[in-house]
Amino acid sequence: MPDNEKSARAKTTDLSAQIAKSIRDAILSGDLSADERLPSEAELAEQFSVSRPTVREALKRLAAQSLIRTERGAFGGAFVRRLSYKEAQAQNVTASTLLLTINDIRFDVACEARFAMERACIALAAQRRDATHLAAMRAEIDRQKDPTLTDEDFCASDVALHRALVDGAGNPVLSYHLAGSVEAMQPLMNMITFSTRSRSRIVALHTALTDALEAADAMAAESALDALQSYTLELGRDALAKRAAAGR
Amino acid sequence: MPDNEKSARAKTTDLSAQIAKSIRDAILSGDLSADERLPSEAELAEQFSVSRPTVREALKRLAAQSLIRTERGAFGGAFVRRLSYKEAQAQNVTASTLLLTINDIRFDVACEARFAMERACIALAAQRRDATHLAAMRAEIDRQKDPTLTDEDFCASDVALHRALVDGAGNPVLSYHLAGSVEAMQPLMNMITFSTRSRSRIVALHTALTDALEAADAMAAESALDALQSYTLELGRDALAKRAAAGR
DNA sequence: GACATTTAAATGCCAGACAATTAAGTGACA
DNA sequence: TGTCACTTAATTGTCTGGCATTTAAATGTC
Repeated sequence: MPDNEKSARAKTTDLSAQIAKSIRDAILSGDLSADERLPSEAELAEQFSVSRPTVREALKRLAAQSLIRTERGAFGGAFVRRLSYKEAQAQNVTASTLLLTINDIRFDVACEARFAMERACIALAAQRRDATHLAAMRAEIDRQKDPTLTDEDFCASDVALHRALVDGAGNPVLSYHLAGSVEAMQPLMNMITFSTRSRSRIVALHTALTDALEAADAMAAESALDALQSYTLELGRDALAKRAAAGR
Repeated sequence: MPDNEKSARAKTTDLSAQIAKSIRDAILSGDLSADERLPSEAELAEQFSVSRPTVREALKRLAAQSLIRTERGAFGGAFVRRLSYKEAQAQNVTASTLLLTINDIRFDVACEARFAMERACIALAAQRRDATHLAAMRAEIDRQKDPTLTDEDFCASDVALHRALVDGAGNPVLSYHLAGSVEAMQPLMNMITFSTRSRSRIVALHTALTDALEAADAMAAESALDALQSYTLELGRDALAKRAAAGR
């Protein structure tokens, strides 16, 4: 009697997966709202006619998706989690990174996607960026001038600059989506070794970009971004060629 | 002795979370590669000095993130999962939708983000779209002309058209990122009731957009998109006003 | 009234067992 | 020799029952 509408060929999914889905749907549909407490594990076990370990597996699944949080002690339990932008961005970043690394995406494809999306917010950033964003960008540029910086740190600073740019658009949804795109590039960028010459070239382009934003000159900012894209692609090609020459 | 480097105030995370993290890191770092089999639950339990239920909770966490899949039977077990674009997109969509609904984002903010990102791939789509994409877009336009379509179906068709546009850019990474942005708008769009007049207006704009892409005219496509954005915003404002007038 | 103590309700974790599933091995029979 | 049924072993899925730990509230004590 428990399996009513799965007559077709439901592949007999795990009970814990079914229960997780059931609760997830309740959250998504709004039947359970943020910070609301779920029944205790024992109660859920009874409701779904399964054992407590099975319920626990289901709850862990939901916890892994940041849909719930659990607290111990009396009056503890599982609570529907209010997903913050920050956490959502972090998750987006890991998911995007995973996709890019596990499917070994070509550098130029990822690069094209990233710059295309960044171009999407340049006009808005030119209008709306405030002193904080500009200062953050300039601070990163200063860091990038430090010749003792490792390539990895240089890369990280590059990412930070671009994230400041994205935030300058003043649209949190846009920031959320772009964070994944920008950060996920970092592992790929880390293939590149930055010479002194290429670093100063990048710093110059970053400066031009920041100046353009400060001047609210969207056109200039866009061409700086274009130049940055072609140069990044060039560096990527070189790195790839060097790798190939070195015998994989 | 088990808590060495968590001296600070590690909030004593769950064992299952720690184990999940440990395995996740191994996957992310490439120590475990796609389709590789993890040790059995019993072996993992021994390795980590925990019980099997605890290991299982950890594995369910990973399964919830699509990092592993499990098979039953002899020579079954947990396998590192090769994340496909399709699945990744689906996850991205649910995550984005959740973020937008749970934090009740303002319509105009989400709308701005979506159109900004879509504008990012218009130039590429104008260059690279092939007959398939154009046909898909025209098919959706035809559907949208059907007056018996419910508002929800009209909305779904709108989303389908835009996804075809995005795919026309021929960059899977871009498609991945934009899928979340475009689809997550659907619940918000469903607030809107489409009059006959607004439907025909939208169809006209969609047609102009598709024509421009077919003619590889990026400029024209961009202005069609701009017009679509302002009209969508207008409809959103109306819907919101009507709601407010109806007493919430 | 403030502080210490107890208590109850949860989650966290474990041990051991049995059921279900699946691929590989084994053997009988044509 | 080849094929089909059967057995076997490994592994995940699930259950039962229990103990440890944590936490807030209730209770008691000074």
